[in-house]
Amino acid sequence: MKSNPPPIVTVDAVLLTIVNAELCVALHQRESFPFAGHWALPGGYIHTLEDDSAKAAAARVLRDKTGVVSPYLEEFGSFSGPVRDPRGWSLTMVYFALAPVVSAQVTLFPVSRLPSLPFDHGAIVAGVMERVRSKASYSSLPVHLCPSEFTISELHGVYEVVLGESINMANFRRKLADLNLLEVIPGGMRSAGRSRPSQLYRVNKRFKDRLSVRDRGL
Amino acid sequence: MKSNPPPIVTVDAVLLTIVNAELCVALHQRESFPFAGHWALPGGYIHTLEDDSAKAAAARVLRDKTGVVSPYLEEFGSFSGPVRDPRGWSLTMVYFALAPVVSAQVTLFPVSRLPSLPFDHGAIVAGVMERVRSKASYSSLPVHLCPSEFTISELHGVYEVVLGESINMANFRRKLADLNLLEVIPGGMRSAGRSRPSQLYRVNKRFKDRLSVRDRGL
DNA sequence: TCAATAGTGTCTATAAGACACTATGCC
DNA sequence: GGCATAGTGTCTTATAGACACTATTGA
Repeated sequence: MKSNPPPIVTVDAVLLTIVNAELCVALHQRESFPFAGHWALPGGYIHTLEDDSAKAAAARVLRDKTGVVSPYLEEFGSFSGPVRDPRGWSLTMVYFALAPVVSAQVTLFPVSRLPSLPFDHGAIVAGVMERVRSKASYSSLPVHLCPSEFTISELHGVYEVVLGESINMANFRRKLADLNLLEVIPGGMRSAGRSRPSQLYRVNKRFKDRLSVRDRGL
Repeated sequence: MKSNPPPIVTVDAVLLTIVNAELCVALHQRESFPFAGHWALPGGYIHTLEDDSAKAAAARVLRDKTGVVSPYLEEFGSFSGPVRDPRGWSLTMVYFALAPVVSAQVTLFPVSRLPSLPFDHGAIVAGVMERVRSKASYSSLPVHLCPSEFTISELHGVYEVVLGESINMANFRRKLADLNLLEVIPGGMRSAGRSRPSQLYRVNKRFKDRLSVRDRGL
């Protein structure tokens, strides 16, 4: 009986952010075989001498290839099989990240107009999008796309972009209030244009950490 | 710079079934290092010459070590790190399986009274239980714990065991009816004891396949 | 006929959505 | 003042839960 060659194991990261009212994903130009020169998800091998976990490996890859440090990072799932990578049987652990504006060294593409991607990265992005949209409809996940201080209207806009549909503002505010997710920044107001300035908020410290799957959320 | 040794990659399966109104998990007595002789989750290496995916590897392991073929199988997530396995930096992909009664070659332990498990298998089982209970509260996942023909009362009992709380039967029936999940087996009735016999049902063919995360479910 | 479980009808509490309204700052 | 956006109050509708009820069989 032939012995099984070990699988190739990698991590890939889908970093999402909002630019001009569009969800965008960070892509990286591959430097080496296979698909050198092609735009692809930032990814790489696990460094067993440095990384404490696959998730830590994804965070490192994201930091090294995009300059983004410690965004919200969540495991999406695995993609594996004999043919997805020309090098052989491979398994990649996919993580998705949400961040507000992103460092200048990142190249962002709107998810609705992505170039064709190597490996199964197209399917990976599609899967992550479905997951993020799904979670947005019942959790407070999208707050991670906002900077540390933001207005309700901005958060409202983020939800609308992620969900791709308009949300009634009155109901949005009510649910948000029920959640106890946000806290007022005392005296923090943002004036935009010639209209009424709006209150600035930040995420409640208690919630900052435990924004998890289980939260009822918005 | 030292080169990174590759991670050890395995799959593990958490097979759940119900025995005597208790959720039970299948354990397997390890044959080799590490923890030879200990009860642990059935698991093993990916066979890159045979397996089409990590999930297929989990299905194969389950078949070989417990005799259970093609149960409901879903990816749970990864567990990884430098210390969870004495052999070195390791990553395991965990899958959970739901099945009705199980082949005789399986040893089942009630989840509430598990022996102490090697590696991080205790945490893995705990995580899977949380996920299964959570999904049971909003999806039709638990139908996979029923045999192909079952009564509403039996399904009701399964939900109660999984959720660990009593469920109002009238509301349960109503939600089930709204779902359109089940279909009557014409003429199929089950008489138990001296009381009114109950109608047998099976899962609607259209639903059989696409019982997925996204179903509103019960 | 009665014990026991199957199955139904209906009221109530809560949450989601629609929508009309008021408030306030800047030009 | 009046335009534009911030923010509120309240009615309607869908859904979840509670609970009392009827139905049908075997002993």
